[in-house]
Amino acid sequence: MLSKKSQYAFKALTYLAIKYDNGPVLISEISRKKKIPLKFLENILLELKKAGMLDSKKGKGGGYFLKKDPSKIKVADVIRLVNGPIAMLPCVSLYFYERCKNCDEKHCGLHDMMIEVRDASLNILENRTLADLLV
Amino acid sequence: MLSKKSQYAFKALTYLAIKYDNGPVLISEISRKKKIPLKFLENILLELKKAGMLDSKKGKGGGYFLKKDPSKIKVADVIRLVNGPIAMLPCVSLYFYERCKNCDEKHCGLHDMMIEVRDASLNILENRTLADLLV
DNA sequence: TATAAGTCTACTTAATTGGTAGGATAATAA
DNA sequence: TTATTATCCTACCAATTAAGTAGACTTATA
Repeated sequence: MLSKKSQYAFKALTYLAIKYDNGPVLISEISRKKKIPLKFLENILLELKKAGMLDSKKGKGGGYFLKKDPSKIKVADVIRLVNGPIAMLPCVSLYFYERCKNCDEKHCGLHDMMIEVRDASLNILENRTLADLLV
Repeated sequence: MLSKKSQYAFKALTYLAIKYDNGPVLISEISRKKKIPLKFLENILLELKKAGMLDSKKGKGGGYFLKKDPSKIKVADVIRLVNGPIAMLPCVSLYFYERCKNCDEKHCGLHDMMIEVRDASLNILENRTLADLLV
């Protein structure tokens, strides 16, 4: 399951996507409108900024804004950034791979099936962007 | 990601699937062969038994065994039992549903996408059994 | 009645989750 | 140049979950 942090991140990002080209948006505005605890949201946005997904401006007229067009920000990347691996096992993860101990990946039915599950999920998550989340 | 407990559960269950019709298998044998901490494995097997997936016999000649044919035990059920929800959000979970606060499911792009992801995963996990994991 | 097994309750320890506190820094405007 | 506005940063905290351990209890068999 996605953490609350991830859900907050998606709420904030879609809010920023709607406000794209409207200039910087205050953390406090996002917090208020999307009902996200202010200080927690600060941390999340800062993290998204450090990862290069957002940019910010300080002082009066400042705030946060998307660094790229919403249609260029993939859902899969947001999840990996805030939540971690998308795969159900480390041994089938593309970005967080770890081999399993006491288990030969070449002869593991679970491994093979989890690759299928991963690909089925990625087929969706890699091809959707923030823009697709704005219904 | 699946917990280690879930991974242990799958290892134990596939081991029992191979030994199906061979009579009860000792916890200690499973622990030794699959490199699972003995006391932890005890807890896991007991839980699987209480859920009706396994049965056991005490005393000499005792041990654990699958209650049903491996081809009748769905992977999705194992995951739900040991790991919890398969969906990425509570609001799209079939067996662990919780509605989201401050968010209208009827007008939520994330919600809609996560239903697609859930169904893509379930399409695999609901149609595979322990028997399919024995390569 | 001894032995071999699973059963049960409770504990421990470490990591993760979901926050909060408060000052530092930078940009803008008076 | 100073006050104000807003993000940045470090650190902390409580609750929960994950992962595993201890030890006594019960039941079945020989």
